[in-house]
Amino acid sequence: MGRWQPDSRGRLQEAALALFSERGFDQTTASQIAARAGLTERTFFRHFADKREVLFGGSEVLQERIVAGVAEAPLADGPLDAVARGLAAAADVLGDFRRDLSRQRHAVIIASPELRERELVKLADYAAAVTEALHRRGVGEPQASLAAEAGMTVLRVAVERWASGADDQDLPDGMRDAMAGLRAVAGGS
Amino acid sequence: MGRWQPDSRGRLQEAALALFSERGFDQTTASQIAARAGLTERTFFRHFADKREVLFGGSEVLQERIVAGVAEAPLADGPLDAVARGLAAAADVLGDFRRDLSRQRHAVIIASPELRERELVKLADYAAAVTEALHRRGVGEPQASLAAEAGMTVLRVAVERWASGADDQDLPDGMRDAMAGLRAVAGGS
DNA sequence: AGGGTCGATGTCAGTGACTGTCAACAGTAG
DNA sequence: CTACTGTTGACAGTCACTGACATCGACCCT
Repeated sequence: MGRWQPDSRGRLQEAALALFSERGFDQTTASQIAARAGLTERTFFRHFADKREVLFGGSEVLQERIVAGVAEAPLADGPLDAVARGLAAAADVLGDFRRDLSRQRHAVIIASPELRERELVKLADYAAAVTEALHRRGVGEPQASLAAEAGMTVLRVAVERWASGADDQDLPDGMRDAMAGLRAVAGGS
Repeated sequence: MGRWQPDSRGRLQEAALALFSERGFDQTTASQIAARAGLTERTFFRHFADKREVLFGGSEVLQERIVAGVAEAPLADGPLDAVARGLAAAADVLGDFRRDLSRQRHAVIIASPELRERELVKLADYAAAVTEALHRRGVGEPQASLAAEAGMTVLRVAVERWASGADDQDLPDGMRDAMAGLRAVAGGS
């Protein structure tokens, strides 16, 4: 066994989620999170660029999966169809995660403007990555940006409903429904 | 004349834009902005909730105009048509603003991740307000959210192109084009 | 075994964003 | 003249975040 307890990063994430749930985001200091994980504040900031990032650990993985889903879509698919494949991949990843933790995390984010702000950044990052993936499929502008952004809207709406438990549909189904809703509202006019 | 120079808020906004352009956002301290405006740091934070907000002065007005545009749309209009009316109103407001200042402000925002983050929040706020306006028109969920978010995507894409000078179309025309692009990409499949 | 490098952490000092509190003082109403 | 109000300054304090350096087990090479 090493000199320190293993998985500092994971311990920090756990500690942060617990403390944010108990006292709220701004009533929790980085130092408190670190202490609860048996570490120091300085180490916290070595693992996470800022206090908010500790809640967005898996986002790179999710982004890669979405992009991969888009890239693997049949070339016959239109832009929005390809995006739908990426969303299906995202639904798979998120659905694997423990739903109670997702819900807790979602509740914490909803409760804090700063965390909601950061979540918007993540979605925008996904959108940018998807836009690029569409470009590689030969989709031009502004179609690529619009399809990607619309897709992230679908993702957001579906995850929102799923995590807040508004309906008990599972995530892939909710995602499909939301996508159909977009097509209906945008196409019908 | 009062005890102090008039329009502290406006002076702070001017000073901030100038300093951000010269040195960049994070190389500029709130104290420096205040000093350039002939005020103190404490007064800066009385006028703006945080350092970023100084660049987003007119956003409430813009939001009101967008919402008004949506609300005033004929009842026969579909959700996305109503949103398009809101966007037209937004284009009018933004088009009135001095284009050089818009461009300068846009460049500053693009250059700073923190400011881009805040801009996303503003767009999300607009989207939420538009969603509510659509609800008042009897549009249900998730159509309202999707139409509103898609509309804000259109706004973003169009303003991006306009402010960065990618084409020399004026803003209302660019907005219409982007909206047409969305309809094409979403409806066609 | 001995020595050297490496990686993750601790320690400490510092900057800057932001807040709470109180004082100062022109303008305004009575 | 007095009391009240609104805007600002002054000052102290907390906390997010950073840079520099020390520590020390793990691992590698000989």
